[in-house]
Amino acid sequence: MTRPQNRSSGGRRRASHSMESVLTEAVALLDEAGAPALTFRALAQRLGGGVASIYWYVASKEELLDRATDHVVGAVLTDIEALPSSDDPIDDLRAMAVTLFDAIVRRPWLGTYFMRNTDIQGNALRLYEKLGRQTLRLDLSARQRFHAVSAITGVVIGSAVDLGQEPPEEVLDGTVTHDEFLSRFAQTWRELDPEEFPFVHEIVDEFDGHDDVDQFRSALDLTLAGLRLQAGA
Amino acid sequence: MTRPQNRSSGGRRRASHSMESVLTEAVALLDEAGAPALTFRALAQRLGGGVASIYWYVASKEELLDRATDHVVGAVLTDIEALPSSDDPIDDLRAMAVTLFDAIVRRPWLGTYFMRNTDIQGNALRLYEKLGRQTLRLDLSARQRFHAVSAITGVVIGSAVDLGQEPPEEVLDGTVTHDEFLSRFAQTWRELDPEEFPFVHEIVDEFDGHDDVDQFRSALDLTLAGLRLQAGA
DNA sequence: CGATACGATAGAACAACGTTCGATACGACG
DNA sequence: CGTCGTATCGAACGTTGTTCTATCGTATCG
Repeated sequence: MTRPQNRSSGGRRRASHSMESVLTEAVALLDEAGAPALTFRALAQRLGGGVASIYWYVASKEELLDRATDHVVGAVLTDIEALPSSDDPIDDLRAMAVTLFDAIVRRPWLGTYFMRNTDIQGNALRLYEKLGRQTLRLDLSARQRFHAVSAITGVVIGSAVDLGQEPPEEVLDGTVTHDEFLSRFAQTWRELDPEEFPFVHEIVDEFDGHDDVDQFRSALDLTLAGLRLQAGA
Repeated sequence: MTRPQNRSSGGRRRASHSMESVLTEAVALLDEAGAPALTFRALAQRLGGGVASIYWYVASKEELLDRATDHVVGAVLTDIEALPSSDDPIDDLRAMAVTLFDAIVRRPWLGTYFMRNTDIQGNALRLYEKLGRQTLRLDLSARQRFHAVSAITGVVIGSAVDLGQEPPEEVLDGTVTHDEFLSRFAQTWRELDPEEFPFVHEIVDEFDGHDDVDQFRSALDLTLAGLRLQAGA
């Protein structure tokens, strides 16, 4: 019932894994073709072993997802810890949040699974702590600090779930680029009744070809501006 | 290939559905036991018909989810349209967002599926328009308006995905209440090293027994404060 | 009024998935 | 050499979304 550790080499016929290799290959599958590509059978084939072997390392798919997520969150955490510290905690918060969001942009599947089951995902908790420590530098109550970090992670996740959605296959096939798909979408909006949808018409040009990172940064800046106001700085 | 309509009554042996009844029962299943409870077989049994019959109304489970979601978003939209209008567009935005979030609190599964596939989900688009129209009353650029509405929906969704997660069965069984589960969670946090996790210790009492609606309102208020600042009002 | 076309239903089968079971190999230790 | 716990694997199970094919009911028409 104890946990396994690396072995230098495996036999000829039987495969020999390790927690590390399982997680690495799981992440590779997620990176290559998104969440639906991560199946126990695909993972077993990649590891050159049997399906049931994976169950010695994880008890369920949920745990596999949690561990894989925490695995890459660990790397994000390293990036965040390498960030230079400024004299403005809110600027530091912004830099951390942007770093986190960038990682999700590179790995869209992260958005869906990030920050579930904080008991297993130890790195998510460390990340939470890392964000929160900046709020300790601000003149806020404990409750305000708690809500501030919740708000920031909320903005990140809220912007990230948009990215997490599987593209509707015609863009995954490569027959249509992501921008073209957005433009088509914008076109259907343009054909709406301008009387009934004045706002949609007002912003359709902004939507067409918009950048997800810009969108996120704007949302984040609104929250951080509110926070700065609250901190009286 | 045309779409069906209600029929006054069905035969004795063969069941007779309607788009309305399919969506209503689908929502009922989602309400009663969450997303995993909505299966084609469970839905067919509830409708007193065969599994394949549902496919005459929807082409896939994804479309079923989209239509079911849009079905209830329609009701939310009605609530939002019934909201009194004030002379402060930001207050109106807040009221709308809170109304939307309340609906998600009552139906946690909404958080996960809300605002995907806006082409099918017509009511989501109308909701988007409804929010955006308030920004037309503010002194902002088109891009700022676009980002403002994205930020607000982002805050709603970011706070909502927390609720959308299936409770870990011991609370679903009723053996443990939601608050007890949170308190256990808080307890593990209290046992962390205070040197390594000063922030977690600072806010653990706020986390313990916290209210999701409070948390959301605080996040929303930060965003709206930032928006008010941006609008120079 | 019988034939026909189409709207609508349904059972059975299929492929894929997560998961479990039982058997079996490997290495360390007595 | 035998034994025990670690680690692996093929095969099977149950459930899921989906498709295939056949059928029923009803309105329409010659």
